[in-house]
Amino acid sequence: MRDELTDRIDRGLLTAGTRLPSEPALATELGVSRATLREALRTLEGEGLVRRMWGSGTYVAQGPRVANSLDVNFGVTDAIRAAGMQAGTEQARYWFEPASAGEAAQLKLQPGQDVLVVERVRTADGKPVVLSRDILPARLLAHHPEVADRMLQRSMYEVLEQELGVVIHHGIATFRPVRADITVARMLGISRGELLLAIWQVDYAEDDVAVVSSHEYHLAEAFDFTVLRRGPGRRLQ
Amino acid sequence: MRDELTDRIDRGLLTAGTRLPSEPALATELGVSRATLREALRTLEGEGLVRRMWGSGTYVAQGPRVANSLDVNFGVTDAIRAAGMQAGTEQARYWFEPASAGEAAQLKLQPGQDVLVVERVRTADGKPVVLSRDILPARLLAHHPEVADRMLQRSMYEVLEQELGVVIHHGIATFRPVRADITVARMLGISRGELLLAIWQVDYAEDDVAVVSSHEYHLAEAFDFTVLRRGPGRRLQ
DNA sequence: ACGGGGAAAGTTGTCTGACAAATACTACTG
DNA sequence: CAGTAGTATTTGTCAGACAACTTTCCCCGT
Repeated sequence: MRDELTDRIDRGLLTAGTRLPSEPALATELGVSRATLREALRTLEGEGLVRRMWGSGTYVAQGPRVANSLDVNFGVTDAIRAAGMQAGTEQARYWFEPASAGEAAQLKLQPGQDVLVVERVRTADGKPVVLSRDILPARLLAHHPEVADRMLQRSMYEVLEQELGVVIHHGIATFRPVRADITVARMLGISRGELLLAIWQVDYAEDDVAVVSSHEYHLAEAFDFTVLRRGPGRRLQ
Repeated sequence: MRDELTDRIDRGLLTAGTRLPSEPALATELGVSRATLREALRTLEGEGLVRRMWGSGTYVAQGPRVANSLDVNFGVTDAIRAAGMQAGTEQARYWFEPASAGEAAQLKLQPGQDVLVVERVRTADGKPVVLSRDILPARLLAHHPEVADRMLQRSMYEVLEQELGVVIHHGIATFRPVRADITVARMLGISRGELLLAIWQVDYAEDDVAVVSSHEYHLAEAFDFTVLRRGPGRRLQ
């Protein structure tokens, strides 16, 4: 039911500024009770899709529809495709190694426990744009060792969900500008000292268990990153 | 009522993983109906503060409590203070000028209409860390020309809200790594070519009217930026 | 003819009480 | 001791009603 609403908005059936039907009307139209509808509207409001005004009505927010937003946790592949380019992979390889102290802390492992490292150079229209290194506990694929191969080509999130049943719920990313060192520069085919954006991210499953720790180096010219920043106005939307 | 709940969580009365009282119990305790309580919980869930499980209960999320997150739209001053340093301002000045074509488009002005430009160098413990240039329509302070002076020292969001009654509801920020050009380098007291993070942001009032367009240049070493990325798991939290 | 005030209609916010669906716990049985 | 069925608990949904607020429109006075 909730999806029915978001669909209408996404499809442009409901354009920005449009007033939705009143709650009683919408509820009967969608075949749910008004209480249920209100909870759905509440979540939509939280996502910034609608805006509710007392005594007046509920309106489709003109608000920010940011493409390629860092708020939304999608992989590099999706970002490249969203920019209208062909996503590809080069120099993909993986190996197992004992977790370093830092990695162990991030993934809540004992230092020395094995982790799988997947290293890939992602290309947009054939040009290298991102170097990524994804690190996950080896125990995740203890009974499915062949899954690692599939991670080389397909989206990591996709493989995790479909093959291992692990759904990533959210991630926390930290980033800063860096210069390419010689190793990274060689892999991306650029010269040493070029501008990069380094993103270090930890992804968590629904139960707040850390699943993946990844390091990415993005060419500065390749993407613009966008973030929707809420506030500082009243927190209660 | 909603604030009562968030307060309890913030104060640590309810620590991560704690199970909240059942909905009927909580409703009577807080003196509201269950329907109202459920809507409040829905918003808390959207903010990631609680997690609800069918037939089991509602739990305080262990989830991400990110300090200094880009998700939350606070000013540079707050970011510096959050890092435990002393925030200051240098070389603050302002002037009026006709809007350029780009600025006019961002702020939905006619090209050539006057804008106020506020330029400041922000310091952390006395060291320059950010160069910011805030641009807003001159008409906003048509009847309060003296307000511009106050913007030089105090937080722009604060002045906008308290003196002009304009509440910023959200902003959209785009950023990329850049090298300092000679102008920026001089103002920040660094050498040309140093690493910076350029953030270009437009802030909107509650009615989606663009209010401020700002350009900021952050020293790469000064801050780490963090973002909470939702998904890619099921969108409905 | 025009402007202002007030009533009425419409909309969201809240409340009450109940039942359905899923989960957690317990006692019972093999 | 283990497995299972039943019971209690908890969240999800429903229906109908009233309160608070906004908008609209009509009527009245000027």
